[in-house]
Amino acid sequence: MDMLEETGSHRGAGRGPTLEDVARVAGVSRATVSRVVRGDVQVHQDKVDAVRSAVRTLGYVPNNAARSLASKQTGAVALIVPEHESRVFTDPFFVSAISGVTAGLDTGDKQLLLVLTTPEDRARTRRFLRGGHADGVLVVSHHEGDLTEEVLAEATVPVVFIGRPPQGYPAPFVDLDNVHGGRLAARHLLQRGRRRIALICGPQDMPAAVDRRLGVEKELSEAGITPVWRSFGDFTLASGEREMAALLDSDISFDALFASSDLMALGALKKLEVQGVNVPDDVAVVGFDDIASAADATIALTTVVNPGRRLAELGATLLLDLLAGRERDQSLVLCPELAVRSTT
Amino acid sequence: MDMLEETGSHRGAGRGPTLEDVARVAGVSRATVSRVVRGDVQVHQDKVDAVRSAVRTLGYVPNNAARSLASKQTGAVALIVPEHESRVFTDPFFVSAISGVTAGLDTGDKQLLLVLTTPEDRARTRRFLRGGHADGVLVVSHHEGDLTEEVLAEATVPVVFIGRPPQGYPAPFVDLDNVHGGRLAARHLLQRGRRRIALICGPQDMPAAVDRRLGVEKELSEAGITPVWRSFGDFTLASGEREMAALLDSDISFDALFASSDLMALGALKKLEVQGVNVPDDVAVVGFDDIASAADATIALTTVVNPGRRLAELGATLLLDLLAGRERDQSLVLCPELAVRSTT
DNA sequence: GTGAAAGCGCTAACAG
DNA sequence: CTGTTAGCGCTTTCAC
Repeated sequence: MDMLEETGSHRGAGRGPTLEDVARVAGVSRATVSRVVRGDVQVHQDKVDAVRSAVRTLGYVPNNAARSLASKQTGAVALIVPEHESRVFTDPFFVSAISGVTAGLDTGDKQLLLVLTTPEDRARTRRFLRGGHADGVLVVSHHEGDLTEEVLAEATVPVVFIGRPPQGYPAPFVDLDNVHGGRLAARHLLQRGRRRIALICGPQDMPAAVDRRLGVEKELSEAGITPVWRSFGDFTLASGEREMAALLDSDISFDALFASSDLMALGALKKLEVQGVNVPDDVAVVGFDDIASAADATIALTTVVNPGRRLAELGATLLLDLLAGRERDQSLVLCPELAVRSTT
Repeated sequence: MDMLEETGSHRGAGRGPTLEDVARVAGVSRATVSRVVRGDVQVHQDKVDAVRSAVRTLGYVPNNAARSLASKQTGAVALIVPEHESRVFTDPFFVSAISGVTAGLDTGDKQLLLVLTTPEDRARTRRFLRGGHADGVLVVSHHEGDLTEEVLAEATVPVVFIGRPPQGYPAPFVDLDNVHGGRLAARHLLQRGRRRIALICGPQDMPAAVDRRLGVEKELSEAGITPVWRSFGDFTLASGEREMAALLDSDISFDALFASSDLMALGALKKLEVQGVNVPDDVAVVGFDDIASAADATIALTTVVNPGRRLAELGATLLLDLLAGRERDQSLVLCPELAVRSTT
């Protein structure tokens, strides 16, 4: 706890005129001022004007704490990201997600609270969920065990997942059909005549990574094919590079690679280039996500399009609807498409 | 999938046991519970234990709103970034800044509020400053006019700038000596025997960009040299590419480039490569910031090191000290160094 | 429509 | 050291 000794002119939040002051100046009751300020309709125009004018001359600003204490609402929704900040700001997916949420929130008048917690720091997340800091919560990039069922059960506000939570979690979500995405990638590789296919998968404690792998493997096995290699990265560029190095070292012969994220695909591509492997002639590469640099002319990565921004926006809308008590379909799943470019 | 029906079970923040409940169960007064919860030292161990146990069995969590209403403190500090989100998450400098602030805040127990406002949206920023949402404010990437003197004067909490604010603003700040940084870059280029030097500067409504330009120009002019070209980007990769294209188009002969940010340097480098210009033989390039990819082996950009993370951390510490009423030197300015790599 | 009154849950003097 | 006593500023029934 910080011992805050009030520094002269800076007296924390407790500044300025209060509702009471406005009421006095406007010659009405506090209740009326409150109604006007919040936009309650049931007020005579005269009084509305009086209040508005008083608010202006006094420079009145509502006190948030008082407001939420009385109303039991915070006016904010939180985006919880159980991920190290180095990754959050490094992976374009999060950028899309944050920007999508921002967009989705535009509708309502909720403030966005960005909560970065490391996957390890579950206590903090848990405390947050129970602390009543927000009226609703969005969770993105969920790892197995980050938010267990019991933690969720404790939550005092609605929680919406961006990206499906692990098995049977009692929470609504928006997601991409990652299994189908995996299938699309595999099918494309097969159509290109590739048969010796290597897989660099994502972290298997994340549903999206599992689903992508499952999709690819199913599609391949239905064609009677088994991947010649399978390893696991953590969705980062570095891990893609590392796993490709390992694959190259292994001397296993392969003519195609499916990487579970564009970043890993890019890392792998980098390694391949250094080794003088020709893409797509020697090795075809398919990524997943369609981050901005994937479309870059000098890269032109074939990839499964993950509309992260859209997804996040839908998630935010879902949450807002839930908060407003609006009826609507709960979870929803988008169908991915393949962007064919020059690495295949 | 459970139908998270209505708002019924989710009554916002106002759930659960209160201080009062804990007091009753523990058999003490509310004040005592409050003391224990906040870690006030003046309490008998017996009671402390009783309270702790009651807290646990009840699952008590303090109500934030009530707490800040009573204490006039929010327990949060805000990082205001008057920048479009697309840039925030795209420019490594912000990543460093955010991560630095996070680190600096670790000391106190303040929550970080990330406030992204577009430079245009000053009303929002202003409202925020007056709304008492945070106990203190950090501002990074300030543009001329974002926070005018009068807006600042209205602020009800201490404000610390990361990066010096424009002329004579009445606020403490932490900054890098950008003028000196500019000088270092110019001096280095001169030492390398370059004389036909081109400049791609940053946005001149940002003090850092102005200072860098001033530093370079001063150093050059003291050597009796005038830049052969001078244009302005917005610190982004795209703008570096664009300005280099313009320079190349102009047919002006140059043997060196100083770019006011690494991102712009990288953009320029890209363009130079496409045009088959040899770096550093034909053209030497110096950037500014030392972002991670600058040190990358395939790039190895010579650049002025901008310890953004450190700076932000110091800024956060400064703010914390201010809030705690701790005496300390106000603003501080770090001295930059040059990282010589292979583009010069 | 509008005002009066009763808290929301907590902190912070102030006695004791 | 601990309990009592006042509010913090606002929303929200509930009568009028």
